[in-house]
Parts: sequence; C-alpha cells; structure tokens
Amino acid sequence: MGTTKKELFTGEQNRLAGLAKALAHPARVAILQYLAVSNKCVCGDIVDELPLSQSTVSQHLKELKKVGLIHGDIEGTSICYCINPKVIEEARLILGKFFTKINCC
Amino acid sequence: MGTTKKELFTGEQNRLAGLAKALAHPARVAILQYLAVSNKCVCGDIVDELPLSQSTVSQHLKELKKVGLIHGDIEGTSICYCINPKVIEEARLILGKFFTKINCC
DNA sequence: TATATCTATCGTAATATTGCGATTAATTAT
DNA sequence: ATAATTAATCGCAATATTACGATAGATATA
Repeated sequence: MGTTKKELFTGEQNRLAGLAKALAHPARVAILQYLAVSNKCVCGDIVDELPLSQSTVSQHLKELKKVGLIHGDIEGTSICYCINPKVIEEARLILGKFFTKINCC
Repeated sequence: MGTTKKELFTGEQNRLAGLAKALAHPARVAILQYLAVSNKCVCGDIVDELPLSQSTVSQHLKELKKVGLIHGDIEGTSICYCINPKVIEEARLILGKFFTKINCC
C-alpha cells in the first residue's frame, strides 16, 4: 500500500490529479511564477531565488518536467528552464472544465 | 526533513499549493465530480461509488474537508457531504489568476 | 591540462500519503 | 434494551515526498 491505485480511475482524472500534484508544493508554484516574470528563459539562478538547497530545487524542477509544465535546454554550462505554454494551457483547460462542472450545483 | 517549509513562501503560494494538493489524487477528483452530478447532497454511498474501502474514502473526504472544498452535515445516522461553492470559486479564481499570469510569456 | 562552475543524481533521514482491516461512537430500528 | 447501520478513527504496512550534503559528469575558462 502507500501507492495510489491509478488504474481504478479515468485517464482524465489521473491527468488532472497529476497536474494538480505538480502545483501542490509552494516551491513549485514559486518556480513557475519566477519563470513567468523573468521573460528570458531563466536558468539555474532559480536556486538563488528560492530559499532551498540546489539539490532540492533540482528535484522540484524534475517534478515540473515530469508532467511537462517546463522543459530544460542545455545552454553552455548551465541549463535554461522554460515554461511549456502548451501544457500550461492544457492544465488551464482541464482545471477550468473541472471547476465549471463542479460549480454547477 | 520530509516536511514542506511552508514558512518560506507566501500565503497565496501556500493556499494555491494546498488547494492543488486536495485535487492531487484521482479519488478526490472523482469524489468532487460525483458530489457535483448527484444534485442532492449525496451521503456515504460515495463509498459504494468508489473502488476503495470505507476507511480510505473517509480519509479522502477528510482531506477535502481540511481545505474547505466540502463539508459534511449529520443527517440521521448518515452524513451528508456537500460541495462548498465558495471554496470552489476561490480555487477557480486563485488558479485562474495563476495561469493567466503564467501564460503571459 | 587543470580548474572552476553548473546541475543531476546518490545516499540518507524525517515525515507524509495511501490503503486496509478492525474498532469505536453515534444513531436508528426492532 | 438489543441489534443494525453509518462513518470516523486507530493501528499497521508500504510507498512517496521533502530536504540536505556529498558526489559525479559535463562544459567552460585559465
């Protein structure tokens, strides 16, 4: 046990849950906000921006990458992280649709 | 360690993360969807609806209650769970605002 | 080549989550 | 009063998450 029984739910329910999970930590919310305001695809100074260690930030970036919300491109010695607008839009749509249907009653 | 350092982030970032966390499991997504479609404030037959045990469902309901997305009122021997439209609206607004700001670049 | 910088990953520890069965507490029905 | 139903909670086990320091691998610079 301890593992979510994903196979018992629909693909959409799992996708929504997966996207929500990516946003379920304030550090990851902060990372996305930071990437958004620094219009240039900001790289590893996310670490300087956040009050967390380099390895911890790296782990959070990995989570965001996993669901596709960001992607990282090698830029010399550092890595340039960018928001993936398509997945942001997907998340907006899925969550928007969800709330619309929920709010009906 | 193992605990999120909430104090290092803003109230809004933590609230967004908290609401997202509530949606970060397909069972809780399914519960909210079920409560929404069954227009009468449905009670404990959520358990029959979900492929999980009674105690597990109860735990998920507790999570949803914790952030305020639902509330339960005693109705005789059973408990009537309802969606809290105000918190649904709050979540919609917070997430909507978030995605609008993120999607700008 | 040697050195510095950057980031991923490993190893470890603490805590949280998910899930279940069993029990408990409360209410309703007999 | 007793039995049945409902839902929360307890106890337990397995796995996941969060966080850090240390290390490793890659690329740039001296």
